[in-house]
Amino acid sequence: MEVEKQLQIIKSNVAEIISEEELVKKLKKKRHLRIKLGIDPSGSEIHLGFSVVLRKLRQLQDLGHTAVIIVGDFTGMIGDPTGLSKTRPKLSREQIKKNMAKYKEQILRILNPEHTEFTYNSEWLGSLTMFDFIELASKYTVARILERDDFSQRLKQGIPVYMHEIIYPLCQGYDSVAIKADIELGGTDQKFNLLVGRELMREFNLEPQVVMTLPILEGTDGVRKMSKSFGNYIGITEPPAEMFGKIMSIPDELIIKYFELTTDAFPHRIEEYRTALREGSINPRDVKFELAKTIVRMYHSARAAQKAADDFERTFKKKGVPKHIKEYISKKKEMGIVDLLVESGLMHSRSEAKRKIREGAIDIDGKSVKDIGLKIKLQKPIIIKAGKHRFLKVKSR
RNA sequence: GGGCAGGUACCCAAGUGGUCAACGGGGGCAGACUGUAAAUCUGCUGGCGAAGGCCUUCGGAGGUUCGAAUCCUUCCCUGCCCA
Repeated sequence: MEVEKQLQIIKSNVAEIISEEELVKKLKKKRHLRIKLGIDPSGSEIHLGFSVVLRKLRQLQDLGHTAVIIVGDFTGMIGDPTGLSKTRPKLSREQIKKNMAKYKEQILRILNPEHTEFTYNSEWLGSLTMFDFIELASKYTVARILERDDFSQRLKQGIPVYMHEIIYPLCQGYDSVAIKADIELGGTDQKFNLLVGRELMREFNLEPQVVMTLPILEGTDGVRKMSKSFGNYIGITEPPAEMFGKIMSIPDELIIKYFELTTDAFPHRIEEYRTALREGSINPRDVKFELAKTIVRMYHSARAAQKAADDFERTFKKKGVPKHIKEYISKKKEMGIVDLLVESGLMHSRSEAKRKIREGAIDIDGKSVKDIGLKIKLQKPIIIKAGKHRFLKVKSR
């Protein structure tokens, strides 16, 4: 494909490219570029926020380039301080190993396995000697590391910054040297780390990588970056109903951004939505509904998407009961409502169960439960609704 | 190594002998409302108990006291200043 055309595709939805001229130069060489993406093995679930970067990587693969995934097993033991106001917990080797197995499978749902290399950065970082390391450390100054917002802010606020955290950007940068990256991808919050890689490559007499940053996707709270630790994420392997509901809970203002960054919807379609929303000629709910269907279809199937949509309609619009709900089989034929709520796992403690009953949050077969002493007979299955969207079918055996 | 300031529930943070299961905010959950699990308003947010009430919790361990998150001793941890 012509360089111009490639560039146009590459640039779509990208936040920043440093630098475009260098990128063009690399593209003109007509070889398979090595696109680096570092992943942090602290989690085992990939969410839509991370899919933004992965999808861009996939796009590059489709243009003939090679994805080099660097599993930060070594740096994972340090914990990336980016965006954190405190030190991140370090990971054990076993944990990392376990996480990675699941991770890889999920990544390959988005990436093309044939053009994906997986490497672990312990391969080179683990064998550096103290001597090598000091050599590496001598290539960057303390002041430059401390320029970073996270660090300077923490220092200002008197929050601890540990030695190993300062070293993190260097390690990540060295990864680029080790694999001779042509391009490195990351979220805009990774810009600093990515630039360190550029600089280190130059120090090691390599052609510096092009840095390409992608917008950060806000999570379901609509404010903070989508992240597992904030609990505002939508995982790509979540069950259809769960996924659908979570997408419906994002604030209206994010609908278009989600469409652009996380879906394969056609650009002209997204433009139509954007215009309609701005003019108020369409109910945002309906656009969000489409968004939810699109995403569920991408990660599950068209059928699953339709089913999730139907269930959502039934549950929330018509306040009914979804078709497919979890079942719990009780050993007893009769028991108090409080015990049942705890035993079935709907509530964490008896106190909580009682609270929720008093709040009117518990329905049985559509009738609100008001009495905490209520005895439940399980001759036939009953349906418990806890709050707005948790349903459980209970029967005894 | 020395001096000073700190460590409170999921997070931030008030509380300096009893009225403290601990103000307030965030988050979470729930109710109302709605266009959706958006927005907004209201309530709840340690455990056990039907309830009176009881039990566990304020960095750890001891101690003083009728009684401690609050006082004392000691240990651990963090920040700042000095070396």
